[in-house]
Order: sequence, then structure tokens, then C-alpha cells
Amino acid sequence: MTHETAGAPGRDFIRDIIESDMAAGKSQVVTRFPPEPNGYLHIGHAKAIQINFGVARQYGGRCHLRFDDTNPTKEEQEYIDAIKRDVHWLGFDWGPHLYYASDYFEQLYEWAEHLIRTGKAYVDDLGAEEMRAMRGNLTEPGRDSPYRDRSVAENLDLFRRMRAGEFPSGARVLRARIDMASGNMNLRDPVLYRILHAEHPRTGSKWYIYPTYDFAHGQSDAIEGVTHSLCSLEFEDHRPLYNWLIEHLPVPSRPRQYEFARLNLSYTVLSKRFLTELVRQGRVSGWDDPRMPTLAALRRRGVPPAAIRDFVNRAGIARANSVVDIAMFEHSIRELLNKTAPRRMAVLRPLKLVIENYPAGAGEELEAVNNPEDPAAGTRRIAFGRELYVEQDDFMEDPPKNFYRLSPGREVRLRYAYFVTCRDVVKNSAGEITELICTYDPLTRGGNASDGRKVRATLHWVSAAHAPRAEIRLYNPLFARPDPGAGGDFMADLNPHSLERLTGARVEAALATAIPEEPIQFERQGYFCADVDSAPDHLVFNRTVGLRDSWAKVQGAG
RNA sequence: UGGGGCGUAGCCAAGUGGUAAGGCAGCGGAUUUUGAUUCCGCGAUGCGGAGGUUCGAAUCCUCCCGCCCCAGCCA
Repeated sequence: MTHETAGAPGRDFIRDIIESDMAAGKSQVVTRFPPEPNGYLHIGHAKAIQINFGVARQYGGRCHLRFDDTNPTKEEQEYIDAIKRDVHWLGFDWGPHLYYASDYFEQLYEWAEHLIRTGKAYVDDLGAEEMRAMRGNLTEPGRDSPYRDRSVAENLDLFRRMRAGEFPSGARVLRARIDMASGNMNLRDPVLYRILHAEHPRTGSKWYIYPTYDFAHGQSDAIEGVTHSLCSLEFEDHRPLYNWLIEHLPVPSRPRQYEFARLNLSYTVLSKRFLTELVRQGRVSGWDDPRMPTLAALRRRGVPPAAIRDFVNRAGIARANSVVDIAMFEHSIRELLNKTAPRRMAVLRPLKLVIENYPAGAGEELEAVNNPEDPAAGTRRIAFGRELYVEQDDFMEDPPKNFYRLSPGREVRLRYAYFVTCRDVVKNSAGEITELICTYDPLTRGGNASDGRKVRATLHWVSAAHAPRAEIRLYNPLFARPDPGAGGDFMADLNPHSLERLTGARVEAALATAIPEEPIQFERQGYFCADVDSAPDHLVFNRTVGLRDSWAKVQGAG
């Protein structure tokens, strides 16, 4: 609960605008999240989703989920389904307000004719190349198309025939008649409709012409009664066109567009084009590869939606381009999981430890706390015996001063079990340590010495006779540099060590029934969850995020 | 060189004329049966720069510098 209140959205310029609008008499707030179904949602979209749904909820309004499906050559039903699933998973509900820009194609068409009749739009026969050449550039004005002054009757006739499918794809377009000399390129007679003989996921083969984003978006907002159309900064110079269309059309409402900076994350790429490329080239296993920044991937990796919401709230909303440190995201994940994830023990890189004074063939069960941060989580019994596994990293034959885990002659605590002292080290012919011979103190059962003596370290462990094997997938940043692509080619910046598979791990018996997506803390290691690939005879766990590790820091510095 | 934006600590980000919030990261220290968590402490005489207005400027004015977006029949 506290994590939700801690991550509550603060003040921001959008909320300021809405509040002053309401103070000025605007009766309700209607927003919309308008994804194009041409890819999976990622954490950047989480920000847009949260702003739109969050603001609507906060001010008693509503938020629509509207698919911006105006380009049938790129959109697919698979994406529509995935987007709906992900928005719900993130924790938002559009209720009955699920819409598609394609629902408005007929109305949009009528409005296009309206523009033609009022002399505000014309059919242009220029090819794409010619049109670009005549559009001018950033410093030079464009030139009027030779078709710019066609009669209303001819425009109407041509546009109707475009709709009827009389012309091939790309043959003609409908353009707004605004100003070819505008400093704003979007006002140089922007294309409103293009001919596309393509099957649409929802309208099938009904249409041969499709509206562009500019012609569909604002009008869709107006049809739905959207009051605040919130989008990202790159649409800023589309706003004059957005307003122009609203002004020149008999739309039922007057929505207003406001822009905010999109979310960027260090060591991450958040662009559908790049993500699509990673999937298409097989650089990742799919849209839900746990290394991806997609919501589907974060879910599979074990990141709770509440952690994403908390992170987005922390990052804030502003109009300045920025790149948020991935560490801030990890902090949100850890903070939530620390309070909620049950603890278990798992040995990632096992080293056998034999307790020579523990009776052979004997065994016992010890009580372990499920979550020290949450007494209500209770306790569990874990098997203990003569042969155990501990982490290879927890032993050093010749340790430096600041290493206080196990080493020859040193006593440490086995969590929730006993104090053990290392008596001998067994090596193979290659000189590698294969086994640790220890003794235990029966009077330290549970982890405390009756004489009050202390040990510096506490190790996690599993009973060799009871611990199933497991595959552990450790994830590191997908990119090796904080600003992938800054060098020109983001593919060249891929981190070759983004996935590390450990196949010989041994885990606490209770982990055999772990359920995908449910967070677990492997004590002293990090937060993990069972992967969807996991099966009873082949357990697989994903590392969501590691615990903070000041020892690693000390080592790195040394 | 056209149009539109943005510049507050390493990274986000409040602040809207009254003397620089908060978070992340980092660095100390305390506690600790997770080298985790938790707790305590530390950072901008300064708000891209230079002038100006004012009793007073991150906030107002002028000029300059830097960065981002726009030349798809993508969104």
C-alpha cells in the first residue's frame, strides 16, 4: 500500500492545465490512449497510458482506448490483442470505451468531401517524388501543385472514384489546401487521404482509400468528445494542423492537444522501429524476451505492474527531453519486491559442502521465515542434511581482508540452520575446488550460538538430497552503452552478455511449484520468477533484478 | 540559414519576483541471521551564458550559446 502512495503522481503541467480548465467551467475530462497496432507496448507507452488513464481517473472523467488503425499495411490483429492485454495488466480499464479510428472511416470520408466542397481540399495527381520535390525544404518554401486549383466538381468526382477503387495505390491523394510557403512543413498542403489497396484488419476490403494520421486523429478525438488530447513532443508542430481541421470541419466538439516529453531509459531503446528490428532479426527471442523493454517482456521477467507505475510517477512529466537512469526503474522494482516477495534459497553456482560431524543418513527440518518484511507471510520448513550446496562465490581459499564469508578455518552461519567451520578443501586433478569439508556446532541450531559468539557472514544453502536442479537466466542490459545508437548503429551496441544461462543451479524444494510471474527473492541474490518455459522436469527461473550488492562494488573498486 | 520546442546537481524533477523541494545514483556512519532492507548524515553562494529592470531575479526584458523535433502518400 505504501508503495502505491509513495509513487502517487505529483503535480505537473498537464494537471495544472486540467485544473484551470475545470476551474473555468469545463465540466469533464475525457482523454484517450491511441496506440497504432503495429507493435507491442513498451515502458514508454506505460507513461502515456498512465498519464491518460491516471488524469481521467483523478478528475472523475474517462479514458478511451482507441486504436489508431489508419494504415492497414502495418497493422495486425495480433498487436491489437497484445495491446489490450498489456493495458489491462498495467492496471487500467477503458470500460466500454474501446474504439477504433476505422470505426469513423465513413464520417471521416464525409468530412473530407466537406473540405472539398468548401475549397479546402483538392485531389493531387502528383507522384510521391514530385510532391516531395515541390514541398520545398526547411529554408525554402514549397511550390503549388498544378492540380491545386481544380474545380470542386472535379475534386469531388476524382475523390469519389478514389474511394471506388478506380485508381491504383499511390496514384492520387487528397490534400488540404493550406499554405505551401508555411514555415511549418505540416501546413504545406498535407496529405489527408491516400489510395491503398490493402486488406484492413477490421474493415477488410471495404476501403481503397485511408485517412492519414493527421486527418484521423483530431477528428476521432472530436467524435469521442475527448477534451484533452495528450501526445508526445514530436506532434507539437502538428497542432496547428490539428486545430485547422477542427476549425474547418463541422465536428461535434473541440478537443485541445497538449504535448509532453516521452520517456527514455538509459541502456535501452524505446522505439518501435528498433524493437521490431530486434525481433525480426532474431536478436531476441521475441517481443516478450525478458531483455526487451516491452510490457509483455517485463511481465515475463517478473516485474510487477505496480513497480512500473511507481517508476513512471517518479520520473515525472515535463516538456524537456530526458533520459531516465535505468537504476531508478530498478529501485522501484526492488522497493516493491522487498516488501512483497517471499524468500527462498537457491544456489546458482553450487559448491558441495559436507558436514563431517553430522550423522550420515540423518536429516531434519528447520524453520525459515518467508519474508522478514512481512510477518503475515509466515514461516516454512526446509530440509537440512549432511551434504549441502553453497555458492561458489561464498568461499575463498585465500581471502583478502575484507572478505568475511567462508574460508579455511573460518566459522560462518548457514541461514536458519547452524554455524559451520571449514576444515578442509577437496580439489580435483585440475586443482579446482570440488568440495568443502566442514564441521557444525549442534548448539547453534536455528542460527544463534548459545554462548553468544558472533559470525560475520550468513550464507544461503540447499540440501543436496532435496534440492531440484534448475536453469537460471540472468539478464543484463540489452545494450552495452547507456545511449545505444549514439554511435550510429544501435545493433553494434548490443551487449553480448545480456543473457547468462546457468544450467546447474540447485534450488530449495518448495521452488519446484513456483508459478510464472510470481516474484520470489532468492536470498542474497535477487528477485526471480519462474519462466513460462519452466516445467516440472526442467525448472527455469528469470532474474527480475539483482539485490544491491555492495560487496561487488568493493571488489570492483579493489 | 525557415518553423516549433527545451536548457535547475551525475540522472529525473519541483519552483511562476522574496532569497534553490523531493527522488535515483554516489559517499560516510548505525543497525542487521540476506555484504539486502531500514535508519542517520553529506551535494547547486547556484538555476546554459552575458547584460538589464527591481529593495530583491531560476522566475521579468535583451542578446548570445547549446540540444531536440519537422522536408512519409508512417504514427
